[in-house]
Amino acid sequence: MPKVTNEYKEKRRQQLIDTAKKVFEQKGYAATTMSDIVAASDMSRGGVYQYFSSTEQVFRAINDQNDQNLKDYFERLLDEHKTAWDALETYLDERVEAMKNPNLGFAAVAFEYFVMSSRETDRSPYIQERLKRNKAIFTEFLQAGVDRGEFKPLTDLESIVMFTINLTDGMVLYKLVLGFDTGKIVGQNDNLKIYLKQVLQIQG
Amino acid sequence: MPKVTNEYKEKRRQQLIDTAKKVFEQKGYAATTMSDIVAASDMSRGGVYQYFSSTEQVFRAINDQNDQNLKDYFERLLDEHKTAWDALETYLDERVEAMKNPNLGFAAVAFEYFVMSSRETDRSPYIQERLKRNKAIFTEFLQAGVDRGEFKPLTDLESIVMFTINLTDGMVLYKLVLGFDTGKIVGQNDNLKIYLKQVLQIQG
DNA sequence: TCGGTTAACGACGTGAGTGTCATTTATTAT
DNA sequence: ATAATAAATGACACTCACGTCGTTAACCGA
Repeated sequence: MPKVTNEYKEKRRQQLIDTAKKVFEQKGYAATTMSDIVAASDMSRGGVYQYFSSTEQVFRAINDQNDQNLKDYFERLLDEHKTAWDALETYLDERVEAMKNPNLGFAAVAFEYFVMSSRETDRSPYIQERLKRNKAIFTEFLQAGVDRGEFKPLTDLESIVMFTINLTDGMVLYKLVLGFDTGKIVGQNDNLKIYLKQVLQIQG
Repeated sequence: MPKVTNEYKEKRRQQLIDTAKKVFEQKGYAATTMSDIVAASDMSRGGVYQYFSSTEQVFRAINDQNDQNLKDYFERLLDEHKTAWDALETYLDERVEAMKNPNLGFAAVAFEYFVMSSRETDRSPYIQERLKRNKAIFTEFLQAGVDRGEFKPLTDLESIVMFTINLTDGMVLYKLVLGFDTGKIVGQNDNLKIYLKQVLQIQG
């Protein structure tokens, strides 16, 4: 005889996730405490702890939701464009466009978590798992271009993928630290295109 | 009438810096406490606090020393090589070589600080100042190649510099999280060369 | 309407790290 | 030697965030 329905609990959990996401985005990962999340929520300390018992747990819940969205996004991109290169270029440009938003978004938070947790042995499996998944998503994307005969990569795809993720993640950081203009987000994006065109042997 | 000479104090300070550097490298920036540094040093809490009163202060002292070394290193590189491209390639390869060392070095710590502090308004000036300085050092390096007629950059130098620093910093992170092999350090380095050759229009 | 269940509450004990300060100890100048 | 100075000590009080748990009250089924 549950006091409330499962739907109710699920909804409450999702509300907490949404609230916490805002807090994380505003304060960053390390600076966010459970007390912050409690304060931002419409629940008490004990109430929140019934759903999540650490900031890390909350973070992972948010992050995993986001990753699911990324996969869908990439699949849609390929469907909606004539060439794989067009899709790729759109992805890069939309990324830059999103970065114009003064709100930094969760990418910066995820990046911070990534850096901060790199030495914690117990978090390492999660980080590696997640990176592997994201790598797979992006590799699939590029592989589609190779299969179509559009991309003729100069090196192994894996290195190209890592290079690109590395750089795009870094751009988030530069936006965070220096801002859009000083961080040379547009310039770096142009350079990324130069690199990708070269390494994938795109004409034009 | 000082109790000890200035040299003595300077030496003691340097000892603390050296000790703290090891602690930082082992534990990372965020995880290091003043108590850790005190424990690793041969001094008491109060003694250490006479020299540094926060981990951030210690960090900056270490970091500023390292930056000075970087400048000297770049100048030497240019002197010791026939072409600017040779010097650049040597820089990249030596970086990779250094990363083979299981000890991660202070670069990873600096990177962590960089990420963590990006939202703290009061640290922002220091971060920006430091990045500006490092940018200037690397820009000078590339500019030498341009002046010699070796490099014919496809975009503005600043974006190329940012792109490169972004990527090389990121490689440190990947080494940290995934290790040398899984992090595809060599592969990423090869791709960086492909990019640089293209964007600087190097033949061969 | 009522009893059983359990979500939600919030005060509290705990632990880790901080910065200070009265005291001790070592060094230098006379 | 001795006084004056200040470097070094380490115990202490303080803060902050954490996780718990006895209690309250809302909801559901009968």
